[in-house]
Amino acid sequence: MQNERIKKLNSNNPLEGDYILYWMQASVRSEYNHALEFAINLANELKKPLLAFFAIYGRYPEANLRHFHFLLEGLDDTEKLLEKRKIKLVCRICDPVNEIVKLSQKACAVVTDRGYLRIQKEWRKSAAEKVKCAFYQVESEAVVPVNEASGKEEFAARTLRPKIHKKLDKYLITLPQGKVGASSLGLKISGEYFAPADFNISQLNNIDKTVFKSPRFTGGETRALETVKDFIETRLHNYDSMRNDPALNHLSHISPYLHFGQISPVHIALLIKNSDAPAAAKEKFLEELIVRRELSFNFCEYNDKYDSHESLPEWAVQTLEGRAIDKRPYIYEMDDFEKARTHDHCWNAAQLEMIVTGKMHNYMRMYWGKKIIEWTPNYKEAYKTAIYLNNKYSLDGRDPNSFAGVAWCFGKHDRPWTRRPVFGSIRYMNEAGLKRKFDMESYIQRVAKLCSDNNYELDSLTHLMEKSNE
DNA sequence: ATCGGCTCGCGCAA
DNA sequence: TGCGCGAAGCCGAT
Repeated sequence: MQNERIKKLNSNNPLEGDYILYWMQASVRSEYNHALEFAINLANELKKPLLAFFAIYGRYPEANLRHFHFLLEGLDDTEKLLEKRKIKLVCRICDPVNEIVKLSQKACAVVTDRGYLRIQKEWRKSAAEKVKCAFYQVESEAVVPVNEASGKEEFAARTLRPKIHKKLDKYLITLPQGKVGASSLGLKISGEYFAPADFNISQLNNIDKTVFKSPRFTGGETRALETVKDFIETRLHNYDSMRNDPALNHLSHISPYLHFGQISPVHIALLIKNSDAPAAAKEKFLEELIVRRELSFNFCEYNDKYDSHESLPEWAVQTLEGRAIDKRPYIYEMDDFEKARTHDHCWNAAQLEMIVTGKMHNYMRMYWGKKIIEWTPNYKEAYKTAIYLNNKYSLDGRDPNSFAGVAWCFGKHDRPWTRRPVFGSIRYMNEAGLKRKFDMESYIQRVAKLCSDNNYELDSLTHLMEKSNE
């Protein structure tokens, strides 16, 4: 494994103890998990068992019933797969840092994976300071380690792209599975820990339960790999020409699994590379999977304001501020947006697709965000609305990709275009463009069917149905 | 149907 | 210092 993935976050040495502790947080999987493999090697060197632990934190920002269902399905899957490798995975509802400190008292060393969001960085920093033994972070969510790709916030994809491409030979390689020496399955740990299968989601008292479990996506690394294989067999070959069409839904559908760390981007990229799809299709997908995704990691890593309008570049701020007094063609409140009650059937369909399935079509995400800017009194409020709704309903919300995606709608990583009201020189999109390029009636019908199949009813849905029956 | 211009700033070439 | 060019677009001219 490449040394650049590994970072020791404190200066302590490995101590005498009962086990190596793998604090699983960002990478909930048994395969292609660099942090897990590093931990296995360390455990074998010290001739100790490896204990894996996941903290179920009910107060995780904006996490709701939908997210916890997906997370727990993944944990259940991974626990069974780790068991085959003689590794015990236990969970507990708790504050992660306190619990890691407690579990580390009997550990030789702690190993964890890496995340780029504020809370993930704070947790690791705080835990590393408090534990007495060695604390390692291993970067397993990026193909090219983020600080290796670039040491600063990048301006756009074109500035990061060559830096990533130069390093792919080194980092886009297979990760062999280490053989576990000492089993941890019989390990007795004092305290109340449980296997994911024994967990009932109703034990999470204080979470938002108004967002129902996604009927479309089931979590877990097994499902993730099946999804990738299905994509390669049935949709990859013409991904480049069909991916943008909302009516076709010709997407990989892998982003929820990537967000929850249930599959590795390295694993996916290798499967894509080794497939026999046309080069153009592979290139488009790998560009999104690696360059665009890791641009969003770069964004969160180097811009602490990644979830706020304050992350925007100067030119975008100037142009948006300059249009503050422009009259908006429509004005909607949060509730109108949330319940998909706008005048625009395409927009409403996109919002409903996200509510009902937990994922919005990639192309519609851009249109959706652009229109929130256009129909909100000011861009700062629009920014909040877009982040709030996406984080609440999308399974791939609260992810660097989501934050970068919203920021893009406001000009981040993009370039200026013809000036116009409200938007200034931020790129504009309109309904005429959608209808010119795609069969939007077919998209609306697809979403209406999704809603009725899942017994999801709303005033705006009735309008959608009427519209699509015209 | 296709094409150029719009508009800004990064980064490479010179 | 100059210049090419960039995630997904729009619009008007041809």
